[in-house]
Amino acid sequence: MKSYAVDISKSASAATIVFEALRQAIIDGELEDGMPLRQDEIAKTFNTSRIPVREAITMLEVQGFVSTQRFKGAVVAGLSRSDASEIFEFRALVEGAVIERAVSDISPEALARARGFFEAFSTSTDPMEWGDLNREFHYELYNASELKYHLKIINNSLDRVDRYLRAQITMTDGKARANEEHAAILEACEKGQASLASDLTKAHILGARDTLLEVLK
Amino acid sequence: MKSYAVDISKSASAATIVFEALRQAIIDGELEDGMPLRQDEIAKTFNTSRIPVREAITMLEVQGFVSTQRFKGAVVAGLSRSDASEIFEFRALVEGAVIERAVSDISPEALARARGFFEAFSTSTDPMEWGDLNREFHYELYNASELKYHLKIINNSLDRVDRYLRAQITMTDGKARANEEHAAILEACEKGQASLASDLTKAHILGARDTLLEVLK
DNA sequence: ATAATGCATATTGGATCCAATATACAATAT
DNA sequence: ATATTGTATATTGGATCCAATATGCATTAT
Repeated sequence: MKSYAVDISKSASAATIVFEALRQAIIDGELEDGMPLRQDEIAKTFNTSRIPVREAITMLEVQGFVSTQRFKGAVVAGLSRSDASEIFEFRALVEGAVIERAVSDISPEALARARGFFEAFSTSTDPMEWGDLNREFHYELYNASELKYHLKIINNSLDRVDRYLRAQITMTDGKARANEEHAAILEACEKGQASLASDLTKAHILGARDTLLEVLK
Repeated sequence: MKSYAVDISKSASAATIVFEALRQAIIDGELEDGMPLRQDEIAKTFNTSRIPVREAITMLEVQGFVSTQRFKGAVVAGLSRSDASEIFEFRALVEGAVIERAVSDISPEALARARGFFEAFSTSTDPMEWGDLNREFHYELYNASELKYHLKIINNSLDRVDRYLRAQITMTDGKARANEEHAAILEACEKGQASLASDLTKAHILGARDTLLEVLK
């Protein structure tokens, strides 16, 4: 394969471009809960026809980001407190299991990258960055597990609660606390203490859920 | 709402009808791994146009049942042994957690229904029924947990390995063993022994994985 | 005044049409 | 003979068009 080659069959279709843009907009909270997604309007925004828009919406629907009613269209799907709480519990379960498996296989390079995200998180002053850095920190550790299916599902559940997660970090003393907990998790990983890393990760996630529920009350 | 009423907006669209039929065909193994899904051909089969077919295929893609390449189309996505193994581990993790939570809330009626499925499974001589009865048995127990998100994900991961699960039950002495294990799980649930039910469920799933990997080798 | 009806408009679901790409195969050059 | 080019066909992606349904508003009956 030449260096300048580009595989056209792997380039993004209009549908996936629209899908990813809408998903990001929902994750970021730019599109509020219950807001209807008008196919025509979105099509004009992306300078395309309604067909790719409809495919994007069906993708969002399957992943739970929007809910649609026949002939009425799609609206951004909100998460009730109890729904969000359940997803946090799910994350604690799965992420705890994944990091336990990953610890023995995290390369020094990955640990260094994780430390980089950790430090960037701790020194960042931009609340909009926090969510991403938090996510990259954790993901860098999980990724060594090579549990592709688990990772995909973790990513999806993170997407679903991303707004709440960011809200939790931003409000209260979430960031300071997350920082301490990240330090402890990272240290456990560096020392190869798998079950400790798992327990700390679970506590980290469940703690976030608790303060979140507290704040939202 | 009148008794004869029917909510048209809740009736199924062509896309979802096609989606569910194709998904079932893939789950049942009627469509073999790698088999291409021709939009035109499917459209004719369902007496509709390609548009709903394409939406159905994008739904299948999001859930991992098919993989598509731009301009080349979709093929039924196979599962490698290691992929299947990972999904069984995932199921053990999640189903174990869910039943542990469910046990205290399983109503006597649900226990009776579960016992019904258990007995139907144990006396059934039709291998095609086994998969469904197995699933309904487990699901009846999990359902008391009211962990909607967990249940949805369990269903999806079950769908993904359904073929392998059936193969495992059918081959070797899978059915006799499943039957014994079901009896133990049911008994633990009836006695309210949550952590025992969880351990038995995990062992049930991981055991199935082990014999499956053995057979496929 | 209020509720039911009818009509106009907006929006979605699906069908058809066109463009872009893939694929198979024939023709050609070396 | 083999590799390359060109061409015809099949298939997908996207655009446009039409039908079905929803929605808002005016009209009308009581």
